Amino acid sequence: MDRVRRQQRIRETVREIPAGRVASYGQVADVAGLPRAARQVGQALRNLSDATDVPWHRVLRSTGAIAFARGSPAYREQRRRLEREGVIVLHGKVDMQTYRWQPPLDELLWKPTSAWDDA
DNA sequence: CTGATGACTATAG
DNA sequence: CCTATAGCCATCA
Repeated sequence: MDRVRRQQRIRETVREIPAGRVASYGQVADVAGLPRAARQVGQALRNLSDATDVPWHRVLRSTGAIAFARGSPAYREQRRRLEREGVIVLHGKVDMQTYRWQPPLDELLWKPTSAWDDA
C-alpha cells in the first residue's frame, strides 16, 4: 500500500465523520485500517488543499484538544468550524465522551475484507 | 543509511 | 491539570 492510497483511505475515513461529531487522530487511523498511524493521519490532513471538502476540523487529539497551538490561525479556524456545527469547545478542548463519532459496526467489520480484495 | 521532524499517544510523577 | 519521556512511524534532508 503506497502513500497515495494510504492518505486516500485516511481522507475517506475523515469524510465519514458526521457534522457535530469528532474523532481522534488515532481513532481515524484505526477505522482506516492503519493501527498506530495517528501521526500519518496528521500528515494526510496537513497535505490537504485549502479548498478541500474533507472535514479535517472534526479530528482532535485523544484528549479532545485541538492539535494546533492556542491562538494560532489554524487553531481559531478549527474552533470556529466546530462551534458552527454545535460542538462546544472549552479551554481548547472538546468533551470526547459527548461528541466522539461511533462508526457503524458493519463498516468496521466489512471494510477490512474489501481491502483484501484489491490486494 | 542516518538523523531530524511532526495536526500523535500512553504513562508516570 | 501539567510536564517529561518514551514509543511510534512515514517522510525528508
